[in-house]
Amino acid sequence: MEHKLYIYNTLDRKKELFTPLHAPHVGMYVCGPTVYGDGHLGHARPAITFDVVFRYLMHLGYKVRYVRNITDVGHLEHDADEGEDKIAKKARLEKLEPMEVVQYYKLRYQKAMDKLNVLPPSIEPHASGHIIEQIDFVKRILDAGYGYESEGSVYFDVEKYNRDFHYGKLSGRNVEELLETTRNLDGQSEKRRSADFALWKKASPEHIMRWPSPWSEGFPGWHLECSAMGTKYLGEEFDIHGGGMDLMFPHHECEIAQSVAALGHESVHYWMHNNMITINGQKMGKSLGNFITLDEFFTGSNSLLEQPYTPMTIRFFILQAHYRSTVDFSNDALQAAEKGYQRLIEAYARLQKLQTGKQTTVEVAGLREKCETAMCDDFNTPIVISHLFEATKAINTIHDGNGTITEEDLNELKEVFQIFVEEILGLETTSQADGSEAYKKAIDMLLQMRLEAKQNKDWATSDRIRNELTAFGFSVKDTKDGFEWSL
RNA sequence: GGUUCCUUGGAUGAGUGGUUUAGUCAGCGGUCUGCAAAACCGUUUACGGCGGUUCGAAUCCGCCAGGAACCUCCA
Repeated sequence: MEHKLYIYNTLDRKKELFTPLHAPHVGMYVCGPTVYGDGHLGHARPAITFDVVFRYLMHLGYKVRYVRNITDVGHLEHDADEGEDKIAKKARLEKLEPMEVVQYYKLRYQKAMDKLNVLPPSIEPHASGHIIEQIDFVKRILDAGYGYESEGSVYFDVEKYNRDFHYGKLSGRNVEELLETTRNLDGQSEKRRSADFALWKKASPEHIMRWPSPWSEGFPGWHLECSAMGTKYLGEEFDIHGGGMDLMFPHHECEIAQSVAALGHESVHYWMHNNMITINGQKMGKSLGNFITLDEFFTGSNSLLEQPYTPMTIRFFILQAHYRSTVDFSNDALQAAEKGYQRLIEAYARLQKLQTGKQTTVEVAGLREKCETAMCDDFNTPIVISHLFEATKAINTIHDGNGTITEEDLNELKEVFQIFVEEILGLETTSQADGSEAYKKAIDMLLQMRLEAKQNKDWATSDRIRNELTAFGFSVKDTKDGFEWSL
């Protein structure tokens, strides 16, 4: 690879040179949603972040297998001991088969992702479709001596594991203290210590989702699915594992422990975590109930929203911040993103129609390299966008007739925009307003008539055409010797 | 209480041991234009507080203040 990619690895909190295990193949696993409710803005963050990672790795020439799971079982409502499975609870409340709930929300999630122009992953496995692999994983952990059975359930022995390895290495947690403080709390529990976590849970009589296993009829623990499915599709060792920062502990910490216990070594080389989206300075999430669903953004149907926002505005808004920074939601910020995105997209359209000249009088050299460098620096999309805006200025200058560009430079500029705006950032450049050719020609004809009226200084006719088109929702802009329009 | 991290101009949001600026939005002034819109040019010169290291720090270190995430499910 020509460009050296650096990725911030949560394991050592540093940017590291990315070296794939089996180039040109790259394996990437990202924690997907639990499908028991509609996706909200917070869910768009990892989806878009890792979509760009996926796209950029492919741009660099890697053959990427991208696995993003669907959690449809084993995610408990309260804690690992008691609570009710989230999917089962929703099913009970809505009087549905659990898999009906899963199907419904999964399709809605996928539809929202499609609108956000998030590419489908290579594999989107369901936890419920991998019970056998999960049972097998539990067996391996038991065989290695890091689990114990208790009343039909199986738990991971954190204390024992921590004697041989380091539980807490990812999140920096001090397990000795954690174990100390919790030692005498549980006399009643099936677990030896509260720090232990469930690998397999025996189903209570009313529990609907259950599978046979050597220990009991029951269901797998939440952390297990990612270990089992990651191993199945990406191998015992793979390159990248991503997810939200809120999953770092305990979820990812437990995944590491499970892999080391079962396989004898760690699986993941680069841990990547996207930061949270906040609202009024606090995390937007299910628990606080302060979330706005993606559909609400698209339709504007939420009292916190002053207007609807298009999927591309949301995508641009998220990409304008670095993935490891928090982003605070506000109408002002989204409106600013909307305008900025429009500006970029208009420049993209103008770029396609630019005339060439004998020399290049604007600064366009080095744009490709600058964008590559920014992406290679831990996927710095805000910097890429700022470079694209500099090029936007150049495009507008030429468009206004205050500069020229050679054919060679123009072709380069077009290619760089195509690659970075469309392929890598995944921003759509054609508006949905694009209709049939006949429709476009009709609008062009009207505006041609307006142009003639203008030339005859017939301002009344000219303004009437513009005003009526504006009333239908069109935007008409005069240029040096013609016009532009959009819906 | 523990762990991890953050604090930048009117808003948002990058970046960095030193010369020239992030970028976007908003504002102001100007150019262009029949008008409007768009565009372009100029402009407001910021890095929580206090110390330290250094020839030099907003950037490194320490302390303080404020905030966040995680420690229970959460992207």
